[in-house]
Amino acid sequence: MKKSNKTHYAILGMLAIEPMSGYEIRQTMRQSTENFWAESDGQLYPALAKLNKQGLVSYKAVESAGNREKKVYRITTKGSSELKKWLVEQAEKQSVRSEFMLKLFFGANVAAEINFDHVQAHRYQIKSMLNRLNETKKKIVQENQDSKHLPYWLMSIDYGIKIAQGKLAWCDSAIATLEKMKSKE
Amino acid sequence: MKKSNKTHYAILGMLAIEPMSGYEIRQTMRQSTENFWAESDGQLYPALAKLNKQGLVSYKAVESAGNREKKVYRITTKGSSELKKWLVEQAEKQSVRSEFMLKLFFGANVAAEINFDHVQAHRYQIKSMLNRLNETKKKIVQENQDSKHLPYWLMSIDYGIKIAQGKLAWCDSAIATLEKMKSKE
DNA sequence: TCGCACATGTAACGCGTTACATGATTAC
DNA sequence: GTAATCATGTAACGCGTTACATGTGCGA
Repeated sequence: MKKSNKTHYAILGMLAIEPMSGYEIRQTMRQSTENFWAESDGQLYPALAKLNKQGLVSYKAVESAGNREKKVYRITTKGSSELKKWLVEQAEKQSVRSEFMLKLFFGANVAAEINFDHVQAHRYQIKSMLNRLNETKKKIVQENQDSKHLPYWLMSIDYGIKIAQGKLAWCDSAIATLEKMKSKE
Repeated sequence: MKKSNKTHYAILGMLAIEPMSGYEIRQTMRQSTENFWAESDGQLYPALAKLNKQGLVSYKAVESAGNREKKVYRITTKGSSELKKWLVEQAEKQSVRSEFMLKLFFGANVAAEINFDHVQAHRYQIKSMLNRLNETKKKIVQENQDSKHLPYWLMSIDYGIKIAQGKLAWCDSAIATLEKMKSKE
């Protein structure tokens, strides 16, 4: 397993929570890690097959709704130790790309109003993300009272909340600045 | 030009500031957009050649240190209108990936101390980034007093600062939480 | 003399998304 | 009847990084 490919670790981590099918892994990710980690079908299924071949996960085919086949994967001892090995290593920082910021950086090429509108739209997106995060937080506290995962899941949600709050504060001051620039044009 | 490929717009935006060579574009990016936008050699030079073929930029070969050839690119009228067309469109939000967060989400699989160390290392990184941003801010205020770009450049730096501050605040509370968990293990 | 800064470019590889293929059941 | 959900998987394509190739001049 190549160290650079984090998809495999994301999957192992999910299966360390509980055995799941590929489909369920994606559902779970959408409700939990979505804000800092997402995988697409085209990554997930081949990765599961590869992990199986390497003996890091195993599966049992079960029948599902409409006698469709469903493969419930389970992490193996070998997979678990591989996961832990990765968890103790320092994370590489990866570069982030924000098209929104890039446009603002070049903002002087167009009217202030254009940029004003962009920031307002951005603020709206952040705001709804913040609402979603607060909802999720309530839910996971209720549903995972005695789980060993709870403190870590809370921390990762709080991370998103703190960043969103910082962004919101920035939006407000940027909107004020652009408002003034607009009236001077 | 395909809309999905933002590299081309990043280059056009840079050349709208002033004519530059490929090498200078990278230098400039490293000092300015690095935190939200970076390009590598393997992207930059082919993109410049393509933009030239499409008539969005033009260049003049000049001699440089050690009679090495240097191509100074300039944005054309056509390129400028293409840039503006992109600037008025709403930015697509792109998914972010944070290996650090992914590890923390799965943190329950290892000792609290491991996660504690990760957060501390993370805090250190954020802190030094924040220092760098504050330095840069001072510098660009001094060097671009009368530039039409200044307000936008300030806004994009402040964005980075606000996020970094949010992250720092999170680090402090996470460190406190993990400290308690450590002592209970 | 060794390595760094300047300077442009190509090739190889892997990552990641999107669309496609298949198909049953359930809800509107 | 039409769309969504469950469910797995493949193929094609483009994005992005890394390493390589080439070469000069300058400073430690």
